[in-house]
Amino acid sequence: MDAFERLTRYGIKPSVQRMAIMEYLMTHRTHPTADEVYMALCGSMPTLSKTTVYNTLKLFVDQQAAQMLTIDEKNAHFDGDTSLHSHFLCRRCGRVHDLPYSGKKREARELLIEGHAVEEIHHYYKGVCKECHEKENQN
Amino acid sequence: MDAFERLTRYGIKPSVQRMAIMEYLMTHRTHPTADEVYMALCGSMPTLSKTTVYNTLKLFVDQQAAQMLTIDEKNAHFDGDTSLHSHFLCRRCGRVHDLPYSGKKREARELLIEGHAVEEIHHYYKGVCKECHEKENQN
DNA sequence: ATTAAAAATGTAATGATTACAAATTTGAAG
DNA sequence: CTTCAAATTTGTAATCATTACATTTTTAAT
Repeated sequence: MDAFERLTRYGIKPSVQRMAIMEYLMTHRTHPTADEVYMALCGSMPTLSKTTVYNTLKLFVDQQAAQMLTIDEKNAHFDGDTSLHSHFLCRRCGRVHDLPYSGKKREARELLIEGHAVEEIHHYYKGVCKECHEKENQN
Repeated sequence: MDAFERLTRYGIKPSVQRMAIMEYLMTHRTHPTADEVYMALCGSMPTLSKTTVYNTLKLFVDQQAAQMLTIDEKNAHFDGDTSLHSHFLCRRCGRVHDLPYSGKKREARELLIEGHAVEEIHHYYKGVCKECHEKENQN
């Protein structure tokens, strides 16, 4: 599925900017920040505005075509993969890695937990990632 | 256990401000923001500085006497309860509620998940809380 | 009482995000 | 092909949580 199809499928009218941003999210599974998306695209789209990136990412999240991760207190990260999975934030390199969802599968389908209507599930883990750990212990 | 004992137990030298902030966290299980802590205390401690609140909360987190929740993209929330439990953020009222931890108990003791060294586990749920839901459907 | 270290304070800076108004683009209707 | 209104994009200025930093105050040992 390409970016165009993805947008229309989520009820988002495609535009050059929206296509580029969705395309970036689909091909870069790095959980970029809004700024990173902007920096990556402004070279090939010189007129792109940072406001547009923020607006567009917000639109994607509202339409559930992407999710916003609040794992990092510094800034929001965005994930084009909306399937149920977990995330790991490395304190050293700052990258966010995917992890399989390890909660009860039952819970993921529940609408109510202790009477509260659950609309989003975020499982975050923080520490030192494999790569950084190996790098530190190799000398 | 009182605030004084709690601080010393976590290797934090007690001071009037630290005691007051820890005392507040221990008696208010509302997951307050730094600003809420400041607002609650500045009445009885007129000289209290907001910087001190930020510094102190950061100290508590560093010493693991409290945890910082990144569940809300607007601002950080703080929890004096460092036991393993989950959190629910209500989109309507903005409050953060406690939920029991529902992940695998095994996972909570693991140091490594897929090779990454896990130091913190955060399970966040977002939606509409019981109280807000009832309020909306009662008319 | 002295004094150096630790802690607290106030102000100014930082930086991500948002508000807003102006400019541009789009797409339908004539 | 025009026209025009709505939707989208853009740039600038504001907002606001958090942090940096220099100064003042407190602490605790000598």
